[in-house]
Amino acid sequence: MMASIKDIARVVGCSISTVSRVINDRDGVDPLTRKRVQEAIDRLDYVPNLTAQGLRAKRGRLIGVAIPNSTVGAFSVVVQFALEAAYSQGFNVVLVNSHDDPDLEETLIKSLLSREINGVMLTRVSDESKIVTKIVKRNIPIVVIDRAFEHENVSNVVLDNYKAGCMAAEHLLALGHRRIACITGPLKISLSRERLRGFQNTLAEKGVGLPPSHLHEGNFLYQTGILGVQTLREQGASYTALWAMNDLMGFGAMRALHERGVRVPEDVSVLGMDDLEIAEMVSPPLTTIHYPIKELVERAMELLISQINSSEVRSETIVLEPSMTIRGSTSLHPPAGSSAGRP
Amino acid sequence: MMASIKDIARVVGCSISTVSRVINDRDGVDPLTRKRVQEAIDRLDYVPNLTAQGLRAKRGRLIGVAIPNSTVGAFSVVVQFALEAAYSQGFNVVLVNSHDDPDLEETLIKSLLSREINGVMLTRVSDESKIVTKIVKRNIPIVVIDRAFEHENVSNVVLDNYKAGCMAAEHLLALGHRRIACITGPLKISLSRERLRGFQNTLAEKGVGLPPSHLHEGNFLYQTGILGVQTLREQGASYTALWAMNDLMGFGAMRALHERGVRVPEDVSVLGMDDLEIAEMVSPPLTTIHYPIKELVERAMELLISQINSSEVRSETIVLEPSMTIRGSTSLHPPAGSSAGRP
DNA sequence: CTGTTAGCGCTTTCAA
DNA sequence: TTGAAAGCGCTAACAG
Repeated sequence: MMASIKDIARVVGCSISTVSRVINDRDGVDPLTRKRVQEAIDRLDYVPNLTAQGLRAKRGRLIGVAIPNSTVGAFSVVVQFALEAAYSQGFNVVLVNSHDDPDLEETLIKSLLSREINGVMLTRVSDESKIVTKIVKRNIPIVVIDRAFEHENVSNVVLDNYKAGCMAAEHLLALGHRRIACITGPLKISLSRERLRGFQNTLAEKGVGLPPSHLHEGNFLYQTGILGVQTLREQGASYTALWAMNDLMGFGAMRALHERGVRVPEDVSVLGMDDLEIAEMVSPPLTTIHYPIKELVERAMELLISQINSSEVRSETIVLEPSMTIRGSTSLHPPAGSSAGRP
Repeated sequence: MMASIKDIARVVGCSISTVSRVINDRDGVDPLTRKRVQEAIDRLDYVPNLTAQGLRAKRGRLIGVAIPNSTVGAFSVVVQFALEAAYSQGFNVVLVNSHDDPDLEETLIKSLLSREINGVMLTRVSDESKIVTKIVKRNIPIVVIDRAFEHENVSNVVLDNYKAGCMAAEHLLALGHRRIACITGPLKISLSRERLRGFQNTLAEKGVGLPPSHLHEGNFLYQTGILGVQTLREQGASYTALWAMNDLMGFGAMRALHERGVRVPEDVSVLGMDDLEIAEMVSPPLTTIHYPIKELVERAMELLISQINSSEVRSETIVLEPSMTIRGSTSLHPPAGSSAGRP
């Protein structure tokens, strides 16, 4: 069986309060006593029971993290960074996976609440999420990442998606492209609309249009990248550059183009977004807009833990900037040895 | 504040024991009383505090999961499957990330032990891991996946790696290849040695050799795939087919070959292993040996939870079979319109 | 500087 | 069928 605070007290011949003081590094303990307690702790291999601490002192040092889907795409790394950031501050992470299903999300987060959770990091909550209110009512700090969530007691760490759209357009324009297409994310999600707005506005500034025939609404999955290229073709689009609003769709687009005999980037430049680890492993390596997920998660955890430590829930919003990662899937147009690519 | 069992008791006008009985679905409660308690529970939005339950009854319904690295490669999906399997049985998951560092692993798993963890799923523990003993001593069931761990109180769910090696060889031989190279995983890991053994033996049966010049020891990362192709070349290897012991190295190899102007699969067939989601997203899509991670994790969780429920720790070993997933990166040799590829 | 005491929210005998 | 009481391991006043 596992040694408890009592065992230490008994062995040392002191009270459990003294042991507790040593464990929690509080002063007001005779150095000698402290030393003897320490020794006993080491000898008996004692580890304080966080469950009991949590129950008593409301600080179980546990953070709940909810992610939509950890398999593929940008969010697979959230877990890793969250674990690290939390652990470095002495917190463990309980993870739930909501599959973008609001009902499941609710059930799962409830299961978190039944523990002495000190804080919650939410990814992509559905806008109408009722559960947030319940968490707030318990006075537990919440940080939402990736999607802004307006609430007086909820903090946000998000990307400047409008700017991402602008950067995508700037990159393509700078390379000389004028006939440009785009595979978007679901347009019911504000982040897709923001990206599109930035993209369109920047193109428009240079007098470049983005007609409906050059747009395809995808769902951020690989398959819609493939489908997108097909659809664009059926819509009669003619373009020398394509922006897919995430890397997965970018991969799909590259694949579809490849199969049609269209060369990337010689005939069509493909630009992605996210900068997944595998973006540099495909051929050609994907030029993409870097989504600073690591920083996003780290900032979110910082925010969360600072609120936990000061035991005051705030509403703070941090906006992070995207950046360009230029690789091999985009190039100048017309190309050096010009040969009018026309998918 | 959050409603407790006391609040329910007060509202209903009964004792907390009665409420407890209702919560835990025990009989010996008057139907009427039960109904009134239920109503109060619903009305006050009461959720039993698992922390307290765990403290008192030693069943916090929490499972600790340790993975080496959740970012990239086959193990990024472990998390997802583990969450699902655990949740379906009413358990939450606390996750730690050991980065293949035995010391960190130990610290992290200790942090798990300080909670009322009911079971532990370990991935790739270092063979000399001291921590396992400590967990066992606390009578907590352990399941190790991916790497066998011999211990009378530890269960294992592993892949038949020898067979994977055989299958790789069979596939390549069946396609007509005779000059074959291999980029292995670290050979200090038994799983790499097993795969290699199966591969070599099967080749040998057909009189095909695998000389040192046709071998490169990688570390399962993308970069060693690239490096592997370079090294093989420096070693003067001439081959028409290459097995990389995981997909990541396979991607690297394809990339390096591509940059050398060697066509895959026309000149060289490349075979991977793992069957990552992205294996079908690269060009050409990677033929690979499917590593049934989902099943692996599900079986592991089953084993774990059944041991938890029966509160007896056992040592059981489950061996899973690999299978082939044939895509576009391997083809017949000599090819239809033969043209002697020689990287 | 140290010990005593009263719980945190819950389950579990043991009586009634 | 129900309740009282003890206690899981720990912290936090409050005394000494």
